[in-house]
Amino acid sequence: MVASAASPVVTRFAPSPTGFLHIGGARTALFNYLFAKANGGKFTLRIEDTDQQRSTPEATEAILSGMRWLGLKWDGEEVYQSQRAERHAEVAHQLLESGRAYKCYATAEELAEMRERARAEKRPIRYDGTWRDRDPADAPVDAPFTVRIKAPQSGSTTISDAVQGDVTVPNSELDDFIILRSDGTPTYMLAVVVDDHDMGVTHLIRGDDHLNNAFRQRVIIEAMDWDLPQWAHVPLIHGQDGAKLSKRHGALGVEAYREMGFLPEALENYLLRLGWGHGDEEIVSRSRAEELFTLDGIGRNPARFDIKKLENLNGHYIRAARDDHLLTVVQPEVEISLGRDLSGEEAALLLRTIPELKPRAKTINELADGALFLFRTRPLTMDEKASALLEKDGGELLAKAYKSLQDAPNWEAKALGEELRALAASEDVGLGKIAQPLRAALTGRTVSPGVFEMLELLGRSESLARIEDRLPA
RNA sequence: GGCCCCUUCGUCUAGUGGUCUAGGACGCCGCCCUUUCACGGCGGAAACACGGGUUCGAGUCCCGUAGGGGUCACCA
Repeated sequence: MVASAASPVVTRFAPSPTGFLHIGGARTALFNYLFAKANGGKFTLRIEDTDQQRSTPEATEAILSGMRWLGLKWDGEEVYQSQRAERHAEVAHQLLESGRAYKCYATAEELAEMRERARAEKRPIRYDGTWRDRDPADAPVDAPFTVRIKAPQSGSTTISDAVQGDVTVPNSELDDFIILRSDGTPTYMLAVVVDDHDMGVTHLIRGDDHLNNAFRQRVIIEAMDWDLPQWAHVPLIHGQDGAKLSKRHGALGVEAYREMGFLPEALENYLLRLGWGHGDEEIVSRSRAEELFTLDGIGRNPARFDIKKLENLNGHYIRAARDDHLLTVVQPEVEISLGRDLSGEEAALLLRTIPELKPRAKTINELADGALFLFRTRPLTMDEKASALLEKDGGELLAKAYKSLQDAPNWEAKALGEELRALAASEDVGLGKIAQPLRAALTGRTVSPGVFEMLELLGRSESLARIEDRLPA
């Protein structure tokens, strides 16, 4: 029985804190968030920290801060799976009582042997069900046991998935898997089902590496006579080379993308379009996505991660961002490069320069880098191209430009532009012949915002001093 | 290997039997704008994996092949 359509939508994101919030997890979280919002439902968060060996508080914090950075606010308090072990065990015992599960006394060693044999004989590696129908009187006294669920032994099971469609698997593929370990702790399969049920989760959107788990989870759900959730298994994200996105392939934590200078809204838009589409719409804002998002917009094929497109989107969002907002993310970057804090005056200068920098940057880091010329101290170091340009033939014209700027009555971009254009005309050269050496002198580089604007931004004395530094002796 | 999923330009995708001589975006190339670089504008090259069916008609439905991916624990 699928939960009725009338019941309020509840989704969940359930990462295990064994590392950072990687790109695939972030997309899963986004989809769950969006689907909940699109349907006026709730988006919940559950930390699956039952693996004591691998789960760390640091990883949990990394995931939570990644979610916050992306602006994926979850409803209510996050649930920690490890704190619910008693409830999981309770369900296991309920299943034992109702006869839907049984005690298995096979030891880990025996099971390992069983697997070895199966492998050697090229049979499927599955539990043979030895203790399923064995007389409980045969049970060794006081021996540890695991609890196994009784899986159907014949026929087939179909789950209807909102993304994959109906998927059918022969029940011979399902064995009586363990739901409670011999130390009394629940396995993942049990914990997930119990938690999803108790949290009232109606729609389960997750990576399709969990597709096979759905069949096992269904066994438990039916044994408890609970409603089935609506499953939606989203294809995984692959690396540029088509291989599974692993740590070696750029499955970086979202904070790595922040460090690379990406804006969260750009990453979000990119992730959304990776595997989900709505016609030709490429630029999709959060609010637009909240009204548009549907499960059948999700594609069935895995997508490759393409950083070029992310960069393009990031450039778009940088251009669209408010200057004062940009300042808050750029200033720290500039300060790191400079190795010192910016004064209030300098920050104001940076803010005024941002409109010039924006169209030229694809990342915040590029933007910060482009702003550095503002705060360098004289004499500026010239990069290779800049010094080559000055040595070549820039010197003479630079001197003339210097002179004409010196006499400029009005230190303002437009007026200075006219001044320099007049000079170019009287010298019978293109404006570039004058602007390029000036650019080099002013910034130490051959690429920068407009020269006239920079003159105004830098101010008369600083501009003239920088030019003077480059005048032929 | 068993089981399951997938396959449209290099990449993300639109396309749900008939203007698909396959559309958009990123990237690439060219031109324009221009003081550089960007931004912006215009244009271009570029794809239905293959083979069989079904049908008057297949990118769209079915089967097979190939390729890719996932999964097979007292991990999650």
